[in-house]
Amino acid sequence: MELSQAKNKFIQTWGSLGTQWGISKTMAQIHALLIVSPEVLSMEDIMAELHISRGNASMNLRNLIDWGIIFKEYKPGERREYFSAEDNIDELARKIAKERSKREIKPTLRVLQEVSQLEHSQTEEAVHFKKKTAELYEFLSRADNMLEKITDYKESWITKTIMKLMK
Amino acid sequence: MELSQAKNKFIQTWGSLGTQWGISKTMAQIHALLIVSPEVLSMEDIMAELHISRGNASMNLRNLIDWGIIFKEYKPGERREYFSAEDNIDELARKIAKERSKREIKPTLRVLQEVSQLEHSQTEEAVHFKKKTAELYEFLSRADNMLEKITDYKESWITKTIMKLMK
DNA sequence: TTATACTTTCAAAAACAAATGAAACTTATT
DNA sequence: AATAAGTTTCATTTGTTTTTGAAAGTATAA
Repeated sequence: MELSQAKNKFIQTWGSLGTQWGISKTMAQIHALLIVSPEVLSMEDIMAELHISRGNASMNLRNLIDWGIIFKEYKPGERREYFSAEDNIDELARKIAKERSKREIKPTLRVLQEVSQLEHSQTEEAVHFKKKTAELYEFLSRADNMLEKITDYKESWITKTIMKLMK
Repeated sequence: MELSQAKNKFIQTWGSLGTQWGISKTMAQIHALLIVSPEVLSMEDIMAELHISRGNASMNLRNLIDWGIIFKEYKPGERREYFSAEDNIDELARKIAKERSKREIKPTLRVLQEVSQLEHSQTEEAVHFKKKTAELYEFLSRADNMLEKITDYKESWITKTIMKLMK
């Protein structure tokens, strides 16, 4: 296999992984492309490599920047904007985890909290409802917490200790 | 808030969480409904509660069964099938994690493994490509491993130890 | 201030994913 | 073996999300 094939395969795979996890294909593909690109790329470069339109490139680049996982760069004396990916993978994971927690987990936790508060529940159904939603709340908030700890202190002794325990 | 409202809110929220994580809305909603239902439900019940068609219900029920997170039950003397949800939440998480690993992470790992094997890489681009894909492989396989350990041995001393460390 | 190089926006189109519903199928009952 | 009760399938429709592309917007340089 040669580089261009391998590169393409990686980009496609990353795109479909993205899709399966609720991230648009193009967004994941642009990210993949920037990860394996040793040089910063312009919007034109990205459009050409992935065969996508200007608008599509622009929107997804902005989205990736909002997620904090790619960056705009300026070359001295040039008008054009260039883009590069976060190149520390632990840091990448940390940002993704943080963002998904903020956008998806936290709001769900608020709802679980709220609905599990249900008052005057006499019926069996209501009792069961409270119990289950409270359990989900407990579980999800613990998982969220754990993820936060793991990703926040990637280099701390706690993570190293865990890693050792898990060997 | 009364039960029916709370229930509805929970089902909607769970549905949209599903969507954001790449699971179809109806599939997540059926699951939510079964979780908070103290009694087993028939397909008719589910169709009525969620206002969905027979086909939709049938397909998503099968899907949930394939994931191993809901079960078919038979009432003695009745032809009709009933459904119930896995009611241990740790077990639920374990099954979801295992399934997503099998369907999405493992195949991605295989590709990363393969493309990072790229030979005769002289150019800077090829060297960089190998390095990055190898890093991603390392990271993803470690994360996958960790998740497996955590979910597999929910009750083991290792998990308890980690939990204590994380307090 | 005008031309130029580049980026962003957004309405419309295309692509994709999910849902419907009727027909086919299965299994049990008379 | 015919009827009934229930379930599954799948071609078609509906709905949602993504993408396009042209127009509007911005910033720089001449």
